[in-house]
Amino acid sequence: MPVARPDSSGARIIAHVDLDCFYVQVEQRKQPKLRGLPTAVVQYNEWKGGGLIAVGYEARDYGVKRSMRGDEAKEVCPQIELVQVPVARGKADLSSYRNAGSEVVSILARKGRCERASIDEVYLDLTDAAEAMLAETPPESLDEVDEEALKSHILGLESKDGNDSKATVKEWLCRCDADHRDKLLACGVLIVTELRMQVLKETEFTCSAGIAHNKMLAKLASGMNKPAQQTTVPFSSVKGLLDSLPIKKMKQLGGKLGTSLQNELGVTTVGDLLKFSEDKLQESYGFNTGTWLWNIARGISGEEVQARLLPKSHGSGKSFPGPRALKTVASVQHWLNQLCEELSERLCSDLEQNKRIAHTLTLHASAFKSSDSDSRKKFPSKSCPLRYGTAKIQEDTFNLFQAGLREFLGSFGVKTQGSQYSGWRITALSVSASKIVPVLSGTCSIMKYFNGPDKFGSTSEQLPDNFIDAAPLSPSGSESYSTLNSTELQNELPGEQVWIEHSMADLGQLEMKANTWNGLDPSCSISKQTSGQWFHSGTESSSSLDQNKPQNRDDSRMRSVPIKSNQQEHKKSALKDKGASSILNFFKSGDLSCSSGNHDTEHAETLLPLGDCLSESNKKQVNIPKERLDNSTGDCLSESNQNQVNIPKERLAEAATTSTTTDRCGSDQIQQRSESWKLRIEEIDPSVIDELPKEIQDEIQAWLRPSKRPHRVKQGFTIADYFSPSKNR
DNA sequence: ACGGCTAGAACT
DNA sequence: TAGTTCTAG
Repeated sequence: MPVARPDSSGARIIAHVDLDCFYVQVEQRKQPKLRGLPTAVVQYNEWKGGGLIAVGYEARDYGVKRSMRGDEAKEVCPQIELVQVPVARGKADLSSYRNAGSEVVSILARKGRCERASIDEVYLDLTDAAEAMLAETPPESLDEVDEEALKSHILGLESKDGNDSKATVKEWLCRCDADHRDKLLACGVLIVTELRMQVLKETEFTCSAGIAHNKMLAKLASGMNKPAQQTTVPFSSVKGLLDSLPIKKMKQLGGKLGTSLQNELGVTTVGDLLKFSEDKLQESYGFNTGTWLWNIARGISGEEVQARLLPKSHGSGKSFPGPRALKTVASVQHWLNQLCEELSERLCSDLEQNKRIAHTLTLHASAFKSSDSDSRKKFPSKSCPLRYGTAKIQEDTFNLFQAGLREFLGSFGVKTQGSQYSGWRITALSVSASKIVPVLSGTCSIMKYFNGPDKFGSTSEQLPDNFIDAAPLSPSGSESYSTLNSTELQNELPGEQVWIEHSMADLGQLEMKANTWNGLDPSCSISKQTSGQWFHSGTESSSSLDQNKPQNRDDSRMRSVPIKSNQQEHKKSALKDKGASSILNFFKSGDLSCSSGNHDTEHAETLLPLGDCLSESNKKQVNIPKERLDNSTGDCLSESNQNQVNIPKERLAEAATTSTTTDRCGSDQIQQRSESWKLRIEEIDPSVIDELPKEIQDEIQAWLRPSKRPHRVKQGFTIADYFSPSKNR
């Protein structure tokens, strides 16, 4: 039975857990012979031995630092073992680290609310567990305390320097005259000890941890004693800690803001901030930041541990420094395709494993123009609704790039939206997917309205005119892509040759081979089938988001958001949202009959959002070599691919004729398209949503407002808030 | 003209 | 919303 939290106290117990030189540990687990040896993980070995991205502690003893090149590391430590980051599609592939991180998260999440802060860091809210322990088996009642727990560091306790700190620690942990906060903290220390031991046992990874009354302090503490140690910050030590803490050590103050505090206000330690009134800080840095600064100076941070085990976005990027900058559209397209492949694969996994769908696709690039050298303009980021399917993501991304390039060149007054000869250079590309929302438990019902072929459907072969035209490779392609016909490069069968022809200069042949498959995209058609499979089974078993309760919590929060007043607005945004487009279709068809509780499989089959790939492979009768399937499926294809979902032929035909998707990335719609949209908009009666069953309404809202969440309001202002979660949630 | 890659959040 | 900027590891 959950222990009620005494109102008087309200103290929270928060832990920050940080894997020690994580990538190195992952590699050492892979290759146990590396254990104990000075080791570093390096990427891109060609240039000066590659860049270090993680350095083991043995190597640190030799003075090896992150952000040395491999060669430098060898100089300082000749015997260092340099392990290369896995490479896939010509770029670093961090998936093994991500997966290893997930292993750890799943263990840490057992004892309380868990927030995955990064690939190797986690926050835990252990308040309830600590309260429970204090009520049932308080430390003071223990005869023996685990050895490991006795190695903990208690900030402010190290008075008897060095001398059998274990005895001191035990005494502190078991003090019966401690105040409630310290007793809770002691429980937290024991719990975290257990968790860390469990992590070690199950994953072979060591980690360090900080235990305190809020996130900020826990984070500070976790870094104080590494590796494989833990530190706690009793209330009584907070002031001493902050008073002398260099301002730049504080999270969020390591950058420009911290520098500004030093330079403008003469602040060198966090304690120095106490000299300034809240008004003054607000005046200098704005209302929110000012208050935040005022609070952290006092160790106040009401920030809650968010229940989130999964990342909020996925991205894949690569830089092309200096001489390797990309100069041709073709080479850009090649790399974008690689990045999109990786992204798509990860999206597939996420969909399968976590039942989540991303809604927004964003392209970032860095560029310069050689002509007016260094008058460096920003290459604009572009985003659009995300459609599943590797080929679609590739197309959309490429179109985003072209829109960005045109804008970029325009900013220089370049008229000829030229391809390779306007002197631009691309120095970095990245593609990311965001607004990832769970497919809700009841979503099987809404999925019925996704006539797959409509929404995701319409392969690019069928409806190429839907796209901003590329016209990229033709040197004469001046004057915008808006109207010209569409040669979708990678979908033209000989497209590859075209591509090769233009990119020989830039790329090695090996790299090009990879592109051959793009048009066919076998991996995704497979994963689609599995995904479809999931939806299918979801229909029957009406959901168990096993993965994690946290997600469910979020869901319920999201679903409970009152939406009435904004409904009109939602409709509009719906029109821009790919998810919504199929909903519209549903409305259009007026097929309300199966709105709820209709669990027949036939319906389920028709709605795979991934129908496109199915249809694609269906239609083209692609024969995929077995090996290809095997290696491409890996993580996407899990339990059951034998029960493939077969879309009836009629559906496919329907798909081909249904007007397509979404308002794409802004610009240059083909006339016809926008007309067809207008039509649809007018056809929709906004009140229709109101007539749907409640559950469906909720689901629709979740689709329409994927990112909406009650957001960070203000933090605590009073000392009372020191320990308590912010009142605003 | 180098650190590369990834992620989250605030703000406009 | 879309896009930018900052931050961190």
